Amino acid sequence: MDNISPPEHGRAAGETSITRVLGILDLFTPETPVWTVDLLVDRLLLGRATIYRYVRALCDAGFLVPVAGAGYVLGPRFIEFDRSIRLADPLLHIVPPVMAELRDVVNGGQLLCAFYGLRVLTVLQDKTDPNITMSMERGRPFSLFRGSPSRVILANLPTYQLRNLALNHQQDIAEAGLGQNWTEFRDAMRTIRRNGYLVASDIDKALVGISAPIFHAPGAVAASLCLVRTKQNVSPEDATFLGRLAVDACRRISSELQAFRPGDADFGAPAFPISRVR
Amino acid sequence: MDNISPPEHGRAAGETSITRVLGILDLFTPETPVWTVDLLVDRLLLGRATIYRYVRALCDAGFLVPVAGAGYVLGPRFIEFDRSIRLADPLLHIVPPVMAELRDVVNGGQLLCAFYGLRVLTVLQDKTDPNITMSMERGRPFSLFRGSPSRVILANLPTYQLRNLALNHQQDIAEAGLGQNWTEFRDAMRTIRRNGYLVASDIDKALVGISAPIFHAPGAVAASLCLVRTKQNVSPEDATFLGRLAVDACRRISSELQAFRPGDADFGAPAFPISRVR
DNA sequence: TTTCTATTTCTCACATTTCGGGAATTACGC
DNA sequence: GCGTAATTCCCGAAATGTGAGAAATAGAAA
Repeated sequence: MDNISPPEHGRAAGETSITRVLGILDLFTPETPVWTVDLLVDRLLLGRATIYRYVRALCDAGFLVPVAGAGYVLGPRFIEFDRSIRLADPLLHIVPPVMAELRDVVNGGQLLCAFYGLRVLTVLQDKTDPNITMSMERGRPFSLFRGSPSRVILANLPTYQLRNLALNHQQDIAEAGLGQNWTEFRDAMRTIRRNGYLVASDIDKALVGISAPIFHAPGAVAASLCLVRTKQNVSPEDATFLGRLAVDACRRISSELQAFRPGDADFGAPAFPISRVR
Repeated sequence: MDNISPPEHGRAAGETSITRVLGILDLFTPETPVWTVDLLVDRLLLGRATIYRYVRALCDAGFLVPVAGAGYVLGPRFIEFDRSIRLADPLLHIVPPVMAELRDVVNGGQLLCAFYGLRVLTVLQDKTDPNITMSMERGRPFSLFRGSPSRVILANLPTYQLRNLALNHQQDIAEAGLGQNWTEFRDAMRTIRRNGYLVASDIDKALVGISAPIFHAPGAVAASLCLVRTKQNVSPEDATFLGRLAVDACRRISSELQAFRPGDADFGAPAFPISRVR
């Protein structure tokens, strides 16, 4: 998955020093949370002084922290920024009471997933059924093309964005079974959109997700609410029922969301209208 | 608090393009979560093309996201990195059950605060008393010199780190009432250390925090547990009782923490031994 | 405290990259 | 599909990043 070894020396195309510094952070994963300068030198094929400069900049910014034994780990700024995002996100004010209300009826789990360009992220979860593995906590990313929360967002994107996606991600779309060409894709999306909600089981095969879209403005998706149950607990009637439940909840959430932001788009207003894909 | 306007042109001392790019992120606060390129140009006094380059790099890395109306907001990578940190943090595996156990006895609130160099961060909270304003959720930073969770960590830092701090942060230490010079400071710290826990009320005057240190290795503080109650609910006897409770809980947490990591410091092991201050 | 080693920063010469104005292009929303 | 932004591209000038090695710290033990 990773490249075995980066290019000999010099820079890859489009690579700038900023790119490289930010790229360092990608190395810090749950599997390899600690990196020393020596490891970074070996990995990135850069001079030791340069690596020290980079690491220092990241430390000064709080994105890395030195630990005992000449190692570095991800720093506190990420935790702080996550909080900052949480504080500015109106969805996190609006949705929890709705989830609490649905909890007993759903009797499984619930996810709130936000749309972030090509990615969809779990942003909030609520669980009752202990059999449901919720490896789906805040911060878990999904492809825009996989899973019912993602797809129901995808289906509700504006047409020109769907067109862009069809052009730039034909491969992904085909692999996800969403159509071999623009017409098929568009029709598939329209079907989902018209149905109002989407039932799917393509991420965890043992679970069924029933998702409906949340809009921050008419025609502009911001997120989706996904009701989750184990497969054996969902009859076709249940699916329909939960679908309607989700759609209704999302309608309420959407209208609160739109009331939350004053009509004029002055900055300083909540920052959720994410609707650009590249 | 902010500088009214940055230096005319050119670069401030020690400022590098990397510093500046990372600095852009600092502008995205809960108060001003949306920035346009124009606003950034005005604020940073850089060419429009340059700002676009910077913003693009940050977007490509997922640290910013474009929103409708030519604005940018903090991106999904922060949420993902926070998750990554949570997954790698053994404290978040060990502490929740302990907090649950203490919940009814404490009958107030609990904070787990982690040591990050000059900063201390709330990393986990647990609340029962609805009268306690818990603006203290995950991600909230504290000064190393204020609040009982911070101070109890401070007091348990190795001597040479205390010395460094006394040299470089004399001002802060004096202002926090921790001593006018090295001797006073050292003695104050020793007193706290010997007592084992710390009772204080210097952040929220209506609350009392009772904190004890958590060690990832003998003599190496990693974090602190803080038991919180409203001031009127804490008699001197209560304080002593809660102090002992905290110390005992932290002893258990510390020993689990040390068992969690195998003796050898191979990398790939959990990444918590944060013990360097600058 | 003092000492000793490993880690980190500093110095400096060289050249590669960045910067910014303006033109060209692309994207969004009707 | 079109028109108005928003964004990227292009280019010369010049400043900044780079890396080897020296110097300075910081960390851990006596």
